[in-house]
Amino acid sequence: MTANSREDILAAAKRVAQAHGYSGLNFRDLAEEVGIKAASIYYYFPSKADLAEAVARRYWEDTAAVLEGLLNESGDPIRALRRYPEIFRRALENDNRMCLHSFMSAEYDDLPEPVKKEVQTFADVNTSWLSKVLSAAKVVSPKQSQRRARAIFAAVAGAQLMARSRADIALYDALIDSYRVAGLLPT
Amino acid sequence: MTANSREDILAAAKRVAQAHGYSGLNFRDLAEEVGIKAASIYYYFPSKADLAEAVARRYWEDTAAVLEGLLNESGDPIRALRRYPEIFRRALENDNRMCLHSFMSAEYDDLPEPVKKEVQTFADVNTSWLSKVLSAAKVVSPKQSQRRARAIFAAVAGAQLMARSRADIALYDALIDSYRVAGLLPT
DNA sequence: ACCTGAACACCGTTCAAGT
DNA sequence: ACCTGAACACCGTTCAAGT
Repeated sequence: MTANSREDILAAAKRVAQAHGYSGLNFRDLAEEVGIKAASIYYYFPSKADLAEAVARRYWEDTAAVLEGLLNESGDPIRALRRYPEIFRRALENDNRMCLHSFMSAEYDDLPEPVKKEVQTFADVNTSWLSKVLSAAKVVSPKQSQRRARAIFAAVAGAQLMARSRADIALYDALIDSYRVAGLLPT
Repeated sequence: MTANSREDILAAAKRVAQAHGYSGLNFRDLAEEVGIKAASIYYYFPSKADLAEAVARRYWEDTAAVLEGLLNESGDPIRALRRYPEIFRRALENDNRMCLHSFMSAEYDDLPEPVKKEVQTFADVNTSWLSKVLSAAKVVSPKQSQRRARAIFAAVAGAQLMARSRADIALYDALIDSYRVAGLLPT
């Protein structure tokens, strides 16, 4: 057991933020979970804004790694594309949590500027990957891949949000399936 | 100018909740906007949960009226369907606000039970209307209309959320257009 | 380097009192 | 009927100070 407060704080903050958002992130509860005092968090992160920025950056970095892994292990782009919704499903499986990007998009007005920036990067990472894979799989023309990538990202996030509002993973699966039937996602 | 504190509170709370969510709703700021003191709000609403419940109920009631109006003035179902995304666009036009349902779906874990119930009714109102109109317009078979209705609702909400995260209405329009190109929405 | 006590600011809520 | 000042209990945030 290697104690590492900074990493522990980051991991706990990520979990909290995916369930309660930026506004629901609080240092006392966070500290208790990590086993230190609330004030100690300020040793690692000068402010709540800095913590949230670090969490949001780590979040897209982790997602970028997952996406690359998905593409590699799937072998071909179309199979990777089919499995993309699994990533958002996993958050719901994790006690009905949701994508940090989605939660923080709702909280846009109350987000410090640096946090907004990292949140946008998460969207960029996702849409760039989708665009690349859509193009490689020849699902749409290279010219259309960026637009379709954004549509898929937005729609999948919306499905996750709606499923969360009923704590119903089966609804998420049904929505993704409907996207496939309608032609938004490849079958 | 008919003074009506209860209605003023409800209207102000709706605006605040569409920008900052349930957690961002606070009685002191709300009271200031209405021109009364925080304690006075308790004369009309016994608790924050009661206020939020009333706001969420009023929200779906208003939306139900807008949807009926849209169907009536459009003349035929397919035209009404094409104009459905305008409703979510209007929130963005209103200082980058968003659908109360979407925001509160993100806040699911922190919502009092009666508020959750009203939030779900908003989704029901939307998907029922969409289902009815999709079926009438023969866009999909009656058997598929409920599933497609949910998919459209989730996707449009997702588009609004993503556009809000960049304060970019043009992105919203592009996403809706992509949904049409992909076949999720009728052209 | 790492952590904390204690103060500060704020929020939902209550209630006795005012008009 | 409608509104308010003042207070309460609580909690997130901050910083000067400890080891």
